[in-house]
Amino acid sequence: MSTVQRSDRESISEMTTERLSVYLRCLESLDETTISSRELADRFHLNAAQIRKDLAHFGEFGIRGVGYNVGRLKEHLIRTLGIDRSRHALIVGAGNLGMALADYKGFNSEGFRVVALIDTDPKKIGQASKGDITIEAPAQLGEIVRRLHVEIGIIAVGPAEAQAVCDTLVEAGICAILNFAPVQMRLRDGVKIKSVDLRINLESLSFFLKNAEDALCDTG
Amino acid sequence: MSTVQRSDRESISEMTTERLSVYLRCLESLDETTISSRELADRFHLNAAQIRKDLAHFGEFGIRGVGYNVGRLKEHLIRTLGIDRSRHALIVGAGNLGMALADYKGFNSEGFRVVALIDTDPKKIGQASKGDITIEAPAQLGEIVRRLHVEIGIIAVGPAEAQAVCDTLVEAGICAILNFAPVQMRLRDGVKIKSVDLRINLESLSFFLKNAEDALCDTG
DNA sequence: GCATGTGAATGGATTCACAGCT
DNA sequence: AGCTGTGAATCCATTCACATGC
Repeated sequence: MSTVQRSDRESISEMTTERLSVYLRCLESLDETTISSRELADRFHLNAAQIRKDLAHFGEFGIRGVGYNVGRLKEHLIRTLGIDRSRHALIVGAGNLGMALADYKGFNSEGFRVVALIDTDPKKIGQASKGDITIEAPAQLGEIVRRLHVEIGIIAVGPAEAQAVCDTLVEAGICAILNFAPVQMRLRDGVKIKSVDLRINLESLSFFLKNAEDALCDTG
Repeated sequence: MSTVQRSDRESISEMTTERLSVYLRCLESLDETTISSRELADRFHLNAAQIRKDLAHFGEFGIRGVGYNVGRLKEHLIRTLGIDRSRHALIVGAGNLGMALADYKGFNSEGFRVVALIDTDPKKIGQASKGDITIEAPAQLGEIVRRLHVEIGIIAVGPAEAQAVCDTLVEAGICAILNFAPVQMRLRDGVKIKSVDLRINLESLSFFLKNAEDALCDTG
């Protein structure tokens, strides 16, 4: 076989994985049939050597002296990332954020689909999002996961409930979780949690602003 | 002076900065007046040596043989992160995501406040979010930034418009940007961009799921 | 005695630079 | 000639381990 998964799967780092996703996106916006690592890097503010190294983890996909075949590489990345088939997600927490995510286009394309919304609030249960996903009670969670083949759990509840929701999701057999609650999650092996922490991001920006101010004061 | 900013400000890495934010959050949920790096690490799944090293960048804040004074350390982190005063943010894009963010509690506490919403859609202009922030036209952007002292720009538009919005924000004098659009932003120096990329996060989870499946097949 | 602060050691990730192929 | 794939070199981050101070 030519496209062997050569290195141990475990050895691919998170950083590399995330860049594969970036590369795929970049390739999708290209018209040409072939591109070199250098040109890809130049156009999208990436690093050519890193592109080559990242891709080389999974086999030899380029042609020396020429570059990469765009279509073939896209196909390959799609398979590698496991998005060659649709994956179902469920959102817990039908507040502002949960509802927005349920209807967010990025979530409902490219092989991902939000198939259910869960909330504890009895007033919300039975209502539906704009995209017509009905809000269900937490008691339904396990059954929904099984019936609709949910693979990804999205936590969009407040910090107080987040850990409990996480535990419930894992209990129900979910082992890939996207967490929006600003908490330090307890991690379990066999379960992957990616956290999107707006507070950390904002505070990081604030730190940058503060240092810019201070630098200005010092020199001024 | 005792609490000198000892190392060059530029030398603090992004990773360290983000952890400062985590430490602050952890400290906020504590009752005791004193805590050791070890105990902080144990409780919140962190690393004790790393906590000490991160904190040591900014001076000597602990007491040997005792640990850190929680209140004092919180104060210090708040000042270091520059959130000892309120910072104003403006959101561009009043779609599902933008509106949800405008009303998101995490954005409107702890020293951050969304003070304006911008959208190109004439039908939306003049309307207000639940939290009562009026949607304004893009033409107003520069004036709003100046009048309301906006320091942070939040990009919640689609991928096609994101780079243009980013350029406009920088033009208006914003140098801290939180980007939600799934694009590779062109970066300029003096401007800090943090991107929250849901697609990358989802694809990363998918990659994990796919490998878990494959591993199962191999051994099964 | 106990926990900080910190050099030294380790471990990863990025970048360089070139051999090898088209 | 040109570009990939990759060992070697470099850079950065984390962890160890202990001297220092309470």
